[in-house]
Amino acid sequence: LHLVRYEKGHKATTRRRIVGIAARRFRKGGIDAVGVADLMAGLGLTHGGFYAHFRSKEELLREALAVALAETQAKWVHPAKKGKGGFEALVRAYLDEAHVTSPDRGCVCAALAPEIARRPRRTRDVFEKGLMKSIDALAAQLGGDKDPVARRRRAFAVIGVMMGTLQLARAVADEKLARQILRSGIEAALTLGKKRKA
Amino acid sequence: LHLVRYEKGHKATTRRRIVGIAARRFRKGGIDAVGVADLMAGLGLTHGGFYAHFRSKEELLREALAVALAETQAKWVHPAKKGKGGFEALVRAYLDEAHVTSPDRGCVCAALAPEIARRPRRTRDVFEKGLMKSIDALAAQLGGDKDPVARRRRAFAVIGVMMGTLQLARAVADEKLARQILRSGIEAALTLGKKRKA
DNA sequence: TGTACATCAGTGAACGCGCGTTCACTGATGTAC
DNA sequence: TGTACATCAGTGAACGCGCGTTCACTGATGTAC
Repeated sequence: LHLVRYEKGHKATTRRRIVGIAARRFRKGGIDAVGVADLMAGLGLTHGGFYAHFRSKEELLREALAVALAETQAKWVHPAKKGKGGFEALVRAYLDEAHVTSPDRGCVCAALAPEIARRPRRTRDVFEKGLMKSIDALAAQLGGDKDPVARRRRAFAVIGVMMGTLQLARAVADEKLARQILRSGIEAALTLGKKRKA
Repeated sequence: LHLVRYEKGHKATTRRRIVGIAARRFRKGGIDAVGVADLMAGLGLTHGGFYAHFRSKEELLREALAVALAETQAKWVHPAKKGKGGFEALVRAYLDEAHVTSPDRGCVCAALAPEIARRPRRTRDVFEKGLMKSIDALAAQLGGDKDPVARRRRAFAVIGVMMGTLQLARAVADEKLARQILRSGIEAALTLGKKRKA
């Protein structure tokens, strides 16, 4: 009994496209830099239709965060190398120069963590949920102890160094220095990932 | 031959007060959240006078970053405990719950790094200069090797974990989880600070 | 001693602009009869 | 087969608002004579 002016699922597809482009642009320019009108124009649409898909920009942000975090999780569940070398491959991919210059496709923590910290509780809830899944994916790649609690603790430390290091490499003006910072971060992340005890 | 309507140095004092309040507000709400008019009103002044002190908001940002970084540097040159326990005291002070809830008085890297990364080159130059001073202050507190290059490398790793960890603790919605994250970060920072080799 | 003038930190109206959000609408389609 | 109507994704003008920046000004003071 429903009508279908566009093919079935068209609206849902548009919605997904909006979330997709938002997930990239938020990471690229920061949350405030992304305007609803600009975003819709990026898909060849006009801004008015936005509110047929989302109650507010904040709701879009929540969905974009969830999508971006799921991407990271997927990368960590399936790193470039399977098995034993997986963790090291993961670290090297994260602290790579390409990740410095392409935040829009990269880790949302490194791109937006301080901005997320200033968002309303509901948004931080969504972030937390996605983060925990990524943490568990990362913990699964860690060597050392079997204890899942200890693993998770180390996973937090690893993501901490990685995101902090990546942010410094991005913020600094000198590219040579940025590369040195990345190297320090790789060394540290591997130390923390492989270590059995503090 | 100069006139002095206000006492000598009055304008310089006003300028310093503007930089001071800006250094706190930028860290508290993010760079975009700080409006020139609001800022001046916070000092009992009106927005028009702002441009007698600074060419632009960006110039103010540069000065505010320099001031905030100098504060951090000072804390690290003189940690709560002198000598051997200095580094551990520094780490515990950084990854403290008070630092989670009071970003305006805290580390500018943890509060603003991703936003700084999107600023024009000149601003990132200022950040880099201040960061290097803080790094050297931190490196001076590290145990382990004598080689200053190796120390600096480890100092980058330590600031990386500390700022990344603090950001996660701030971004997460659950306070209990935030405390766990802080603990992971302390353990990791101490490991990296004390270790001699990766 | 008194008046005219110069200085200058700070004032506040005004500029153009983009923001998030609302809402009456358009126009292509499918259904009813 | 043709006409009237319902649906609904997307349109675009309009809303109030705050932004960074400019600029003619105010008013308290010191200097000149």
